Amino acid sequence: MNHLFALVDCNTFYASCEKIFRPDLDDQPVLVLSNNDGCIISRDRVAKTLNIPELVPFFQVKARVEQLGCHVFSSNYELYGDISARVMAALAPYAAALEVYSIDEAFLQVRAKDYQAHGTAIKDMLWRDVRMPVCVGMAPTKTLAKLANRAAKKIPRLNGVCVLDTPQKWEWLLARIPTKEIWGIGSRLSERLKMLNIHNALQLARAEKKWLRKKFSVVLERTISELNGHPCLDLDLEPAPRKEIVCTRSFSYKITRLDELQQAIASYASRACEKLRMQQGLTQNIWVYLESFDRQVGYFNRQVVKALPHLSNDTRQISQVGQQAIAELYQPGLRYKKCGIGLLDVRTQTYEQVDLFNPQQTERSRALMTVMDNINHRYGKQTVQLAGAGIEPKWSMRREYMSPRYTTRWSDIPVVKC
DNA sequence: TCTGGGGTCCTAGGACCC
DNA sequence: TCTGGGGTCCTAGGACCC
Repeated sequence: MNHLFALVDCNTFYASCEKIFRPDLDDQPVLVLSNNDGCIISRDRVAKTLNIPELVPFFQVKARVEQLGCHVFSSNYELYGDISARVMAALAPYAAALEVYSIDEAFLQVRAKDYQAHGTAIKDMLWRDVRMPVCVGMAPTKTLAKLANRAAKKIPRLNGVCVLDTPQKWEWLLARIPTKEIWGIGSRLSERLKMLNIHNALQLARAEKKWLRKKFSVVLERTISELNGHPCLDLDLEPAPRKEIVCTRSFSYKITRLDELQQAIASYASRACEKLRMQQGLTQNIWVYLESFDRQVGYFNRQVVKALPHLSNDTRQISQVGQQAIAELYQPGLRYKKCGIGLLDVRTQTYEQVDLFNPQQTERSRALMTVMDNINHRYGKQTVQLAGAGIEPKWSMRREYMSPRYTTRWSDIPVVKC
C-alpha cells in the first residue's frame, strides 16, 4: 500500500476543550450549548453515559441536567478555534500532507510501515501535548477513512485506532453500517436508497454505480467507488477562499424596534467584513435576512439582495447598505427573533476588474480598514467598532455559562497556584 | 421565555449564442 | 411533408456537511 488516508477526529471536541483547563472536571459530566444557549451541541463521555440527549433545546432538560450535576458551558469559539489550531499544528509532522477539514477533524496522507502503530502514536501525542482525546481511522480512501474513524469511536477493543487496509476488513465493517452513516449520504438519499432495497454500506458498494449515477448524481457514484477502495477524492490542501460570507444570529429576546435591528445588522456586517478582509476579498452584493416569530402572526421571514455601487470591503459602506435593507424588510408591530447579513459573490482583490467609468473603493477607505483590523487584532475584538453597532447591546446573544478565553485573552490566562 | 450557525456542491431549466 | 444541433452562463432549489 503506497499510502493511506487518515481521519483524525477529536472526541466530543467542544466539551473536551472546556476540560483542558479544568482538570477538576475530569470525571464530571460536561455539556456545551449552541449560540444563545439554545441547544446542547456537545456532551463529553461522562454526560453521554447519563443519557442526556444531544441537539435538544436546553430549557427542556435544564432541570434534569442540574439535578445530575452536569457542568454546563456556553460556546466559547475563541477557545475552540485556538485549541483547534494547536491540534492541527501538532499533527503536521505526522503526515506527508494534511487537510484541515473542520474545526475538529483533519485528513492526513500517511505512509508508514506499521499503520496501526502510527495511528496510536498520533493519538497518544495529542493527548500528551494538547490534552485532546481523538480517534484515528485509516483506509485507502477518504470515505472509508471516515467509516474507520467511526468504528474506532464505537468499538472499544480498537482503542481509538482503526486501520482498514484490505477489502476483507472494510467489507466486514460495511456490512454493519447503515447507509445513512456514510459520508455524503444524508437522510433524504438514504430513504430513497431504502426503496431500492439498499440498506447498508456493503449493499451500496456492490450496487450498479453507473445506473445510480443516472438516477441520483455523480456524487453518489464517487461514494460508491470510494467504498470499494478506489479513491476519487484527494486532500484539499489549500482550501479555496470563501465565496459567501454570512453572519446571522438569534437575539437574546424578541426585538420589536427598527433601531435595534439596525444595530444588530451593523454589528454582523462588521464581523462579516473582517472575515472578508482576512481573505483579501471584495464583495458587491449584500444579502439581508430578517425572521420573526409571533404567537398571533406566526412564522415569517423576508430577505433581499442589494448591490453596492462598486466592489468594496469597507465595513461602513456595507453596514449602511445593510441598514437600509433591513429598514425595507421591517414591519412595525412584529417581534423579531433573528437577522443576518451575507456577502455574496466574494472575489479576490488581486483579480479586481477596474472599471474606467465607475467609482471604486478609495485608497483611503482601504487604509482605514487596515488600521481598524490591526488595532482589533492587537488589542482584542471590538476595540474599534462602528458606533452604530451599539455598546454592549441587550439583544446580543445569551451566554450565561461562558468559560474564560484562557488562551486568547491576557486577562483570562489561567493562574496556577502552588 | 425558550429550538444554532456557516458553509459547499450538484442539477435542472431557462436564456442566449452561433 | 415537415421544423437543427450544440454549447455556455446563470439562477434557484435541493441535499449534504460539521
